[in-house]
Amino acid sequence: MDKREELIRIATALFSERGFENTPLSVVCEKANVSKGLISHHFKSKNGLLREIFIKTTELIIEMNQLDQSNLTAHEQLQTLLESFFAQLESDKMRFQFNLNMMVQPNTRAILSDLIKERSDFILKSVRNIFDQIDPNTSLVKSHAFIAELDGIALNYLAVYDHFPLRKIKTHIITKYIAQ
Amino acid sequence: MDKREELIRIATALFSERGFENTPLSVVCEKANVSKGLISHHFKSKNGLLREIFIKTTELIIEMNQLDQSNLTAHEQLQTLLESFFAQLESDKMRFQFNLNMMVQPNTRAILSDLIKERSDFILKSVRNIFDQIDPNTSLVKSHAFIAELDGIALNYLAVYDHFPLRKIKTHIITKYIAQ
Amino acid sequence: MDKREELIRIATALFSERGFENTPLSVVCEKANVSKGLISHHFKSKNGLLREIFIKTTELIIEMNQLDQSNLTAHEQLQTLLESFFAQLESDKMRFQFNLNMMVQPNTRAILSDLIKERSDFILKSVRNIFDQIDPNTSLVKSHAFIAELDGIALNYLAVYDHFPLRKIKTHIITKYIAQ
Amino acid sequence: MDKREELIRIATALFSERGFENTPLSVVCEKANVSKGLISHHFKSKNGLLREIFIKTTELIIEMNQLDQSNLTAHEQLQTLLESFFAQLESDKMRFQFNLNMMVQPNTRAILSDLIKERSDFILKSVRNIFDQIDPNTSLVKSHAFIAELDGIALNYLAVYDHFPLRKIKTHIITKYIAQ
DNA sequence: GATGAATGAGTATTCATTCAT
DNA sequence: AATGAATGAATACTCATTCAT
Repeated sequence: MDKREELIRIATALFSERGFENTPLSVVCEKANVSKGLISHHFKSKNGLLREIFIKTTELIIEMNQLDQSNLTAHEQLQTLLESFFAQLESDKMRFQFNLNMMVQPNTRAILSDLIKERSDFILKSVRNIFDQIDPNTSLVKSHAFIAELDGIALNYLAVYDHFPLRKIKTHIITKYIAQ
Repeated sequence: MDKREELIRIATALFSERGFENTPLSVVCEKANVSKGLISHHFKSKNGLLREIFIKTTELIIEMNQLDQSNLTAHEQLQTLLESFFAQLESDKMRFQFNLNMMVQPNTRAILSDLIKERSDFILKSVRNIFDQIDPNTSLVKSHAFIAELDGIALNYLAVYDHFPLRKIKTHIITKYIAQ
Repeated sequence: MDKREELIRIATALFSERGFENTPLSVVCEKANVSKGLISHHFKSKNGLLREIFIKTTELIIEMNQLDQSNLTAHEQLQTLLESFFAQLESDKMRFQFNLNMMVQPNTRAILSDLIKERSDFILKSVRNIFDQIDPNTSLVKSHAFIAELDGIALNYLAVYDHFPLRKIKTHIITKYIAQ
Repeated sequence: MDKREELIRIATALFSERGFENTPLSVVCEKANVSKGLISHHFKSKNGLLREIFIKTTELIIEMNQLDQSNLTAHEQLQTLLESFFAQLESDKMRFQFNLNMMVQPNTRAILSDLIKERSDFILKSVRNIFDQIDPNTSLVKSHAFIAELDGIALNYLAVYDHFPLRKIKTHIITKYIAQ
């Protein structure tokens, strides 16, 4: 059993549920059944642990986007992307919650600022690759609007409305972008 | 000089910039030039101060939405709403930052849960009033999509991209909804 | 009962006996019957407490040197100074121990560097005032030699030899300087 | 490359510069490019390492004092001793700093108490051997005064005055003892 | 001889809150 | 209404030491 991986796994869950600042390392250690010193040993500090988690999540995101889709049309790629987004949003709420927390909270945003920039640049580039195939002149704005729309959906689903109609929104959005 | 109002003003700014948990009351007091005891006296606790601020902000939002627009068409109302949203987003970043923080952070969301529900229900109702005039059958989903889109824009503008093309997005969005 | 003064009194004793780094604030607070938070409140930090103590000690030293001795000859002034030094060395070992600790230990020396400079400059100036009356050409070296000699005696008495013959040394030194 | 010797060398330097308590073994290991376990293996504990260093230094001191000087007069021996002291004080500040630290700091003094006694007794005996040749009746006091004077000079040179006039003090002291 | 993961006690510091004045 | 001394629980972090390999 790798305690380092275990710590990352448990800390991710706790930081998502409770927020970074509201999660003492003592709780992380308790849940992971390790001593406090081990976090120092592996991650240097609480901030170090946070950065490690964020990096791992970015790697996951990049990995998922590296499927070869060169045989699909732009609209098919958009559809694939949307299906994947909504599927994950439902199945891995925790990670979306984590990402929202970290980017919105001033403190964590500062700790992660370079990593956030890296990741969001990658995402923009990926989405823009698709919109470029439709119309290079409008791709920047459309990419930003697209990303913002999905982020807003995640935000409202996870943090605002108890009865957010996610499935209907999914249909609505997909229809909109396919028919485009 | 009303120290109570002064405290609310300063605390709002600080909670926005630094986050709630990362803003000790000592800093609030220092900036407001008052003693620690005074916060207890006026707001009972730090949570009490936070709720007070959130309530004030909700009142502001409600006030702004109570302009009589019965003489406008639905699409004109949408346009007015969007213009107002983008104008405020640029001129009062702080308050948007504050709202995002409070809703995303698990801890503050818990403290404010009833107030968040109240406010977001009000917003949904207001927007839905407009979309009902276009098509009652789709108004719920469209309202949610509309709100999510704006929230996502605020999120990306304030917390993700340094060079978010806000003005172009504004044009893009308004065009989209007006032409609808 | 002034808890602030009490804290300074007790911390001085403990830092002398155990050294600064080897004296946890928990022990200071326990002995003083106050909470840990009170040290933060009054002195900001452990370093702040240390500086406060050092400053108070410097004030004591300066006070003692401000007796008017203009009616005494230089050699009489030296004798007075030596008598006073040996008397205090015996009666207030603690404070000498404290001063030695703080100046020799790299860590505390760094924390107090400005204050140490201030104090040692004052002492040099005071001693040199006397030696100037004997011979201005040699006063700098003689003052330094004089101060070093006394510091060395304190060091050997307090930190090296269990059976240091302090009284005989006193007679020896006084004879030497008077006969000069 | 003998890692044991390397560790002693590096630890001596670090304990001198930073003080014993303020030098974590982690720093020693890092500088020496060895693992933490190795210190335990070689020296059992941090205190063990300290004692080892102190013992080595004492051996150095004893060695230097065992030159045969039976053909010199007492005053010549004193002069030799003083020349050697001042030369070393300038060339090996670090070791003097180390010795001062260890003897003044209550914690290290306790750890080394037997070794300190041994060494200082040896030094007293050595110096007294010389003063005995001048006058056995006063040799004890004069030896103590002599040692204290040199310690005081080291203390003031290393830990008090930035611009301590070491060379002039040297001339002053040597003149004093030779002319005696 | 040598490594490095793991421990756990220890420590300074932070901070919301209370309360006498 | 307003102050500020005082509390005490909470928290991140340090660090010597142990031990399996």
